[in-house]
Amino acid sequence: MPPETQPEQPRKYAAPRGTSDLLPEDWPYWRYIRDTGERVCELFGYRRIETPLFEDAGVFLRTAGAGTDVVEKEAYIFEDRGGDRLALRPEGTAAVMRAYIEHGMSSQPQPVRLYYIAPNFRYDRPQAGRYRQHTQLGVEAVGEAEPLIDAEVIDLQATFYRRLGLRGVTLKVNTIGDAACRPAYIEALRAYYRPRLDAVCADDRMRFEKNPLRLLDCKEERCQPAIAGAPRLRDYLCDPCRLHFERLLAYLAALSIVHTVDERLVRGLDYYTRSVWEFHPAEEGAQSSIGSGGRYDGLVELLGGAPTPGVGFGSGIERLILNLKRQEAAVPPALAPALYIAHLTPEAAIEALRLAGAVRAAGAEAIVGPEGRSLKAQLRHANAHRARYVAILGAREIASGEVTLRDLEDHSERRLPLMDLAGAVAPHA
RNA sequence: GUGGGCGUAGCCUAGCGGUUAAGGCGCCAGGUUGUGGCCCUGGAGAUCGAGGGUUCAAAUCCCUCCGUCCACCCCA
Repeated sequence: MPPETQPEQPRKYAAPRGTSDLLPEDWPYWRYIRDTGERVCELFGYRRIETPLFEDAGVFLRTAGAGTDVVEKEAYIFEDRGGDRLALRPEGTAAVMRAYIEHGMSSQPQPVRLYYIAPNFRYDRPQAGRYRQHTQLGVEAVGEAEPLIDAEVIDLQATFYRRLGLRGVTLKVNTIGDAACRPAYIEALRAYYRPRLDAVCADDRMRFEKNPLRLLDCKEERCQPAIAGAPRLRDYLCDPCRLHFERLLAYLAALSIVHTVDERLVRGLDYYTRSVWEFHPAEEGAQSSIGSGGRYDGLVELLGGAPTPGVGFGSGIERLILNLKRQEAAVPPALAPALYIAHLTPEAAIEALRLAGAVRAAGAEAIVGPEGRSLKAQLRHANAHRARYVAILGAREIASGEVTLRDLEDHSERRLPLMDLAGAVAPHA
């Protein structure tokens, strides 16, 4: 006998914390950004790739490295029913490199130019511009080590923002060295901070252990003196890194890409090497970066592939929308239907469905009024839908095989044969 | 993970201890018999985020939780 179940009160569900529904009102922004992004990427010869929303957790755990919040504290990791340990994608690059290796892309002409628009998941505390699910446009150029490609990727990103019409976007660039020179610098930085740990903030003491490069980025007033006297990475760069950066800056200058060198700029993910950069919007908030990138020459190797250089960026779509709205940027508006078909009798309703099909086949949007509403209600409805035309089907029209076509813009009205309707409202090619 | 602000119908807001929670937008209907956008009238729609407590009495005070926003942190 089944246990007596209590009548459950229906619970109201909401989207999970830090996630949101993309509603029709916001779609024009999304479509604009996606279309623009896709076009710019294709103009630069980049090809679309999409990887699964989840991966073997190792793809991210092995690559991002210890001490990075994105993976260590923020990854959604779970076991599936088969016992596999999986992770919702917290960032795009490692997943794309996994695909690069898996599909033998190293045998394609190098560099392999790839882009994607895909959601990422991070268990953060949400605030404006920071969500547990956010979408990034990502670009990766894999298999080329020279700085010309770094400049190309930055150029692509700058072009993307320019085409979106974002004003006041600024670019900061830096180099963080590589495996040859960065360890010595980290050591020097730690040696410098070790006797000063009592004078700096608690966060810095944590950074000292986990992510020493971030010490340079601390905003605490009391930590500024320490930062000012700290050893500089540029004094520790190996010759290849120094040269790479100098050449990158020269290319950027040649392209007239306005930028500033910010020696405090570092990356949260450990696999970055040499070039790093960030784009910031005109109006800075707490979540200021709208897109950031860098070189990751060691990443493919970390995933078991042959040593392969790479460079790329990710840009947050939600933050771009935030800034487009702040700037009240014009985006292409949502399409309004060309035709609304009002019907007044059961026979007319059937004819309305047929007519709608014919109109759509001719390439114009058509929506059919709901059943049982007055003509006045349907006209109001059509107006609310911002339809251009209303076709009226009542007993009179059915009897004569005609339709009344009303133009909601100039208020004119005429009768025409049913079969002429599609041609009258469809865009003329 | 830390600190702070805020949570009243789909949306915006009033009410801030005392009878049936008010208004605007939106939605639906009507303003005669087949005609929109403005206007007028009516209607539906709220366990006042959830749970607990204080009080004769709570949307109004207190606590906890949840959500949201802001700052830190981190990052797109």
